[in-house]
Amino acid sequence: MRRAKSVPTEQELEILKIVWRLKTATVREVYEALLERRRIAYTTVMTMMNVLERKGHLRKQREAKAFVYAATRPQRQVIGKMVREFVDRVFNGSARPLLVHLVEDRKLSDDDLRELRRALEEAE
Amino acid sequence: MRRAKSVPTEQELEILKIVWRLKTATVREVYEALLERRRIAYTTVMTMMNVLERKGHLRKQREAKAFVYAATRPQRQVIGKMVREFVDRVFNGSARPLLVHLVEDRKLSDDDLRELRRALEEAE
DNA sequence: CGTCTCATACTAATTCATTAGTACGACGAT
DNA sequence: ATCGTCGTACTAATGAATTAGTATGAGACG
Repeated sequence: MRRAKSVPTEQELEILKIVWRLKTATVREVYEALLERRRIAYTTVMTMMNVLERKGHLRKQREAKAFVYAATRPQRQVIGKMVREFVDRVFNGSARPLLVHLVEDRKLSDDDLRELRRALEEAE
Repeated sequence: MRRAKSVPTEQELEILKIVWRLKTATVREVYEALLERRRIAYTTVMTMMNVLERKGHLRKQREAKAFVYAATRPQRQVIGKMVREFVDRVFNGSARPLLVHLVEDRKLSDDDLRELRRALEEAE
């Protein structure tokens, strides 16, 4: 079989990011936000948000006319789990080779490097 | 629609890792390696390897009785692309928050931190 | 030669991800 | 009171990922 992903899929994450940013949001609000990036149907967004609710990522509450959705888990917890899953899947659980990739592939700006050094000193 | 993933899927990656490790491999060899981890049918492995060939990740060459497969792209190139895709999708292209996650969530051993400092000094 | 083994090609079934359409109820404006 | 708007629920279509079964052919070997 194929078990449903424990981490949000690409489209699910896109919606989650919007809800995290807005704190709470209706389907319409998410729909409007998504429209700025690409063409999508209102009902598609609603379907996705219902899926997210079924998966436990969102909860909804009737308010006035429409349901208002909110994230059930904080952003850093969900993203953290995604990072862990990625490290497990791609690097067999070892974060070091991921770091090597990040540092060597010039994906880090000077700012990033400074921030990293700061975090490193703090970690000691 | 749903375009085929540009980066290998979970099961595809598992097979790719085995081929990278063995340099070249037949379906049977990959099958045997996978069996050590989980139950899977020989034909399933063959299907996956044919998919990987169609997607350009593997190429096969008749040799004696069976086809011998080899990876078309080096491991670090493929993994690098996966890292980039992940950073784009989850962190909007910015590697820094990923680093913060890695450093703060204690996913890094002391060894990792030493290695990281070394790489940082080198990057200057 | 007939049978067994192993390999490939083709086909199929299932499930999930993604996108959207249809039916219908509530409500405000005309 | 009817019509248009907005919202939900339900249904559906498509395609990709995953898993495996069936048909079939080539070689090995008694």
